[in-house]
Amino acid sequence: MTKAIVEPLLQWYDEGHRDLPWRREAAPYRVWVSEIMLQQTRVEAVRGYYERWMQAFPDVRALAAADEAQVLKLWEGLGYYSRARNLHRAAQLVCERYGGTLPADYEALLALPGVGEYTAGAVASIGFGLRVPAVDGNVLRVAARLNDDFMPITDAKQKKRTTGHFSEITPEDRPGDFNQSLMELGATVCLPNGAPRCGSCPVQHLCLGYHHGHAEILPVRAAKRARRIEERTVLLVRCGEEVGIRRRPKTGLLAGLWELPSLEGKTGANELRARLSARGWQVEKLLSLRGAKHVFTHVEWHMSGFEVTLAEKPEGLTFVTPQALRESYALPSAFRAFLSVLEE
DNA sequence: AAAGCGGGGGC
DNA sequence: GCCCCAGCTTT
Repeated sequence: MTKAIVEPLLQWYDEGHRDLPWRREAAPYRVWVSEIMLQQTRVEAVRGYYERWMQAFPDVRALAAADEAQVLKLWEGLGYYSRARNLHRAAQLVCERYGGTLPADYEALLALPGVGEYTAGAVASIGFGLRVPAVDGNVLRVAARLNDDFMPITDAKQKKRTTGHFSEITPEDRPGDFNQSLMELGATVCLPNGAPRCGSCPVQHLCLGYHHGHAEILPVRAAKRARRIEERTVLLVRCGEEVGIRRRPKTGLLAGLWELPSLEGKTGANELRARLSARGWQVEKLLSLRGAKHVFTHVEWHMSGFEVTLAEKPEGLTFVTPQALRESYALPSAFRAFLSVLEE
């Protein structure tokens, strides 16, 4: 990695970059929140969530004092929900350990839950002006092309190497802007999927991958794992004006969020009626709903659905009005398709 | 080192 | 359909 890329990238960044809410004012808390939200998540998906979050929790203390239910509700639909729990827990730790102010120290930031090497580097450099690299997926891709490097960027070892290279050339005076210029380049010019815009690149003249005609085929990634398929029968349980929901287990997929109750496997109307009766549920009405598919990273849910109207509320379900469900309970996107019935 | 962990937008 | 995103944690 050559230090010659620093000045062209900084100049290119100064000439114009995306106007992002968290760039308006680089307070460490704002940088931190944005970086957690941006983990494995596109900028456009984050914008709205970020604005709502800052309205609700303008500083570390406000976040630390919040209920977890409110935190998860504000995160609803953004995915990777452990990020929200860790952010909440970390805010409380920051209040206990540092009096409510984030520490201006890479190692101390790294020790917070949910903060890994990338996020610690981003907050340290952008929020505090410390001279540390911040190597994310964009930067790994940019580096692979600059160096004409065919080592898989998905390897932990490769990320270590790249981080080491950048730690040597990160400028003392503008580390945050330099790190952001690399990510900006990856997000707007050095694009993935064989679609780099080398003609618009400020460091094309320094790019070995471009020079060798490899920009389109780099970077190399490890093969993805296969996804398993789970069949489920989802129930929209209604009793009077209310809907029956339940809390998911504290660990695993969608941990601690609310869900519509469901049964393993695809179940026909007759079998479902029998199984619900065996539970002691008094089914007044059973309507088949349009099925839905939801794709997670490592599993697909293939869901069939039934609207089940009951005469009385059974044990084990929490009954809430549709309005309360919308306003106060964090329900993952996977179940959204089955709620359209409630809008009548 | 590998697997678990969401959701969506672009092609 | 497939790709992959301003990754982290646990096993």
